[in-house]
Amino acid sequence: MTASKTAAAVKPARAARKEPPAETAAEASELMMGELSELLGYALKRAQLRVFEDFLQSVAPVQLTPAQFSVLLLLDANPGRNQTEIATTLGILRPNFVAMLDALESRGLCQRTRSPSDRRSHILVLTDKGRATLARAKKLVATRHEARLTELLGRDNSAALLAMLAKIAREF
Amino acid sequence: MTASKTAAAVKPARAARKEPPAETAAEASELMMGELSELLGYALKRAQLRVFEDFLQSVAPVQLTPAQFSVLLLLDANPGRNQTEIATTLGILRPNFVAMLDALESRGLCQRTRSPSDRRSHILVLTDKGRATLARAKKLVATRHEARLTELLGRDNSAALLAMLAKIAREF
DNA sequence: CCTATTTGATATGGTGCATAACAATTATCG
DNA sequence: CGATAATTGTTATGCACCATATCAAATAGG
Repeated sequence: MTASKTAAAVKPARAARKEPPAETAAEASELMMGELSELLGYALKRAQLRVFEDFLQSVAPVQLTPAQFSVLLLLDANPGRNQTEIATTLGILRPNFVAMLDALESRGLCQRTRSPSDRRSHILVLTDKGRATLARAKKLVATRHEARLTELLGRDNSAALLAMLAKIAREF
Repeated sequence: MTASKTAAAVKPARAARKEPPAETAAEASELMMGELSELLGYALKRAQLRVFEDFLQSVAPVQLTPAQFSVLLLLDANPGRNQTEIATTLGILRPNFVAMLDALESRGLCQRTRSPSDRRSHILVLTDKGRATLARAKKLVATRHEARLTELLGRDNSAALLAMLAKIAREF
C-alpha cells in the first residue's frame, strides 16, 4: 500500500525561507492559513488523512487497509451475501471490488462460492483464517487506534463527533 | 474532475436480492453495517466524500476544486511566496504542485514571476481575475455550502466539529 | 572556486475511482 | 415456449491523486 512516508508530505513543515537580515519578529516565516482554517471540508480531509495513516500503522501487524478491514467486518456481519451486495453497501463499485476480493481471497481470508440458486453470483464467506485475522485486527483497532483517538478528544466528544459525521454522510 | 455520478455509487442502495418466499419481515434485505458504524475513520471518510461532492457542486459556477480553492485562498492571504512555500503548507508535494499551478495560470487566475533576489524561485501572485474569482467562490462556499452544513448541524455543533477535526489533524 | 543545497520541473509508478463492454446466467413477457 | 431484457462477475481503460527519483539552473557556504 506504500504507506511509507505519507506523513512527511502532510507535515506543514515550515519551509526554509530566505530571511531578510532585518526580520523584525523571530517567527515571521509562518504562512497564514487564513480562512482555510474555517473551511470544514479542509479540516475534514486533513483529519481523515491523519486518521487513516494512524489506522494503517496501528493495524500493521495484520496488514489490512481501512477498506479491507471494512470488507471483512461486513462479511462477518452479513454472511452469505454476494459481491454486488457487499460492494454497494460499502460504496465500492463492482468492477473495483473484484481486485479487492482477489487480494483477500489469495491471502486465504475469504472465499467465493458459486450460489446454487443463482449461478451468476458468488456467495462470499469468511474463512477461519479470515475470522481470526479480523478478530486480531479488531483488537488492534480498539486498543491502539480508537482508544488513543477517544483519549485525545474525550469520550463524550468522540461520540458526538462520530454522530455528526454519520449525520453529514446521511443527511447532507 | 468527473464529479458526475459519485453519489450513485455511494448511495447504499438496497440491492435487489432474491427474496425467499417465506421472508418473515418486510425489510430483511438491508445489510448490517455492524461495527462499521462505530469506526471513526469510516465515518470520517464518508463525510469527507459527501462534503467534497457538495463543495464541487456549490462552487460549480466558478469551476474550482477544493484543492484549487485552497490554493487561491492561501495565495490571497500570503502574497509574494514561492511554489515550495505554498505547496508544503497545503501538504502538496512540489512535483504535483506544478500541474496545479499550470492549470490556474492558464486560466489567468494567478501568475508566476521570477524573483529578482533568487532567480530559482517563482513568486506567486493572484491576478485581478484570480481575486475576482476567489471572491465569487468565497460567496458561493459561504452561502451555498457552509451555510447548509451549519444549518444541518447547528451553529455550535458545527464549530465544535471544526475544532475537533483541526485537533485531530494537529495533535493525533 | 568547488561543493552542497535549493527550486522548479519532468518522468514515472502506484492507487483509487469511474465508465464501457462482455459472457454467462436469469428474469420477463408476448 | 422463446425472444428479449436485466443481472452478475469480470476485463479493459482512463482520469485524478499521490509519492519518488532525477535533472538543470541558481544559490549558498566553505
